[in-house]
Amino acid sequence: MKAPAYRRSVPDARRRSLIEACMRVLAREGATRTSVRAIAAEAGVSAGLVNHYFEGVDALVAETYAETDRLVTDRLAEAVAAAGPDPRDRLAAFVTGSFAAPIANPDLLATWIAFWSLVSARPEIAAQHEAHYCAFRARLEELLAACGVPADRLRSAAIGVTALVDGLWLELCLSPGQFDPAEADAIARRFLDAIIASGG
Amino acid sequence: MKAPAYRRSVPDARRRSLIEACMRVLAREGATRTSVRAIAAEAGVSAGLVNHYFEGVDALVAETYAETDRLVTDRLAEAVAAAGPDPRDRLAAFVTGSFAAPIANPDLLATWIAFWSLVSARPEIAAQHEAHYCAFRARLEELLAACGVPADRLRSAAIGVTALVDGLWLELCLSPGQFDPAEADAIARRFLDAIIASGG
DNA sequence: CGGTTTGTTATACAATCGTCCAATAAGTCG
DNA sequence: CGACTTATTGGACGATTGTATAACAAACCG
Repeated sequence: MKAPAYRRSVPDARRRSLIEACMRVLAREGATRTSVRAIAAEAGVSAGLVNHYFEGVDALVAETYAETDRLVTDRLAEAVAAAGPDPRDRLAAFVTGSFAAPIANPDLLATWIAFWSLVSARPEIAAQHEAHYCAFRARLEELLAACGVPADRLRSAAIGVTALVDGLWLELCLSPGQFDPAEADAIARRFLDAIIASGG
Repeated sequence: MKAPAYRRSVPDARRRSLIEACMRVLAREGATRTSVRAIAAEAGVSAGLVNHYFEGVDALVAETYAETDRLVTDRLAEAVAAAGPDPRDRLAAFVTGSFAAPIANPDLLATWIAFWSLVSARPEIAAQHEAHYCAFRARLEELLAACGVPADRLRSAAIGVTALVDGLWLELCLSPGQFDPAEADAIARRFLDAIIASGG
């Protein structure tokens, strides 16, 4: 057996600590200055250990992206759940959550940039990105459908909302001074109103 | 005198050839594998020459971004000019042009990624990005104003359209298989219709 | 306890990084 | 032509990169 149940807990904790160290280094140093050694130092272990737990630095970045994505997904799900039963409230909570801390955070941008820079070269990472994109869009389609957007417009509506949210989020991270989360939220909500009004 | 007029033409050609080589390397190799040596080899010159014409590799990347931005801006201006006098046609041409080749091109994404990864660390590059963003938004505000969008809604409308176009463009580059430029165009146009209808 | 697997470190490695410098080629001007 | 500025090269520099490996420590099982 490679990993008995009673044993797996420790290595998994190590893996997680390395992923979290990777997040911190990406946030603090940026994508270009993030290296195996910097991550290992941040985690308080030797550099060789990274290659013992991951197939390489790219795999660690990919898993860090996946973990960050999981964090964002959970956070948005909580926001939707806390919004109550009204479909419009739930949809609004989803986009509002995308612009609030800790999701719209310049520190997180470095993780996305590090990941994006691997997409063109690595097919498996491109696949991972597509899976993330499709999942995000699917959740949005659910929320939109509950608001009465007809099925034949669901796809394009979800693509549009995703793009708008991503674009606002990106600019919020790149130039925090241009507009604030509240303004981004107001813009996105007006877009949602237009979609639902024209669709219903 | 440092650079007489009759002399400047040759070095400027060299500068441009290095910038174009930087574009090609970024497109072919990606942001992570782009180095001074790779760029110099692509341009057919020695590596040392890059530091003779630019203050460093970051400066070269910044100028490559500026050049690419100029290219995109010109292309969109041409598209708007070719659209004729009708304000709605001009606005539509602007967004349609953003999704057509050669602007929506995975090859160009590497240039943006390389540039974005410098934004957080280098204040002067953050300033360059803000200038680019403001210029894009200002052009959009002009086109929207001509379509009758009232002045007090101009800012948020332009921010929204910019975000939507950027988000669609980004996804078009990252996952070309998810939707095509025509679909992106249709989504963006419906957004424009909603803005103009509600605003006028 | 002894044998085996696993966690972990330290180090070595070859490659590549950006930058700098001395030397040479080429062009320009008095 | 001679003085001078610029263009360009090739090589060296130290730092850093990702990864592989050998050794040591620790945990586990029979």
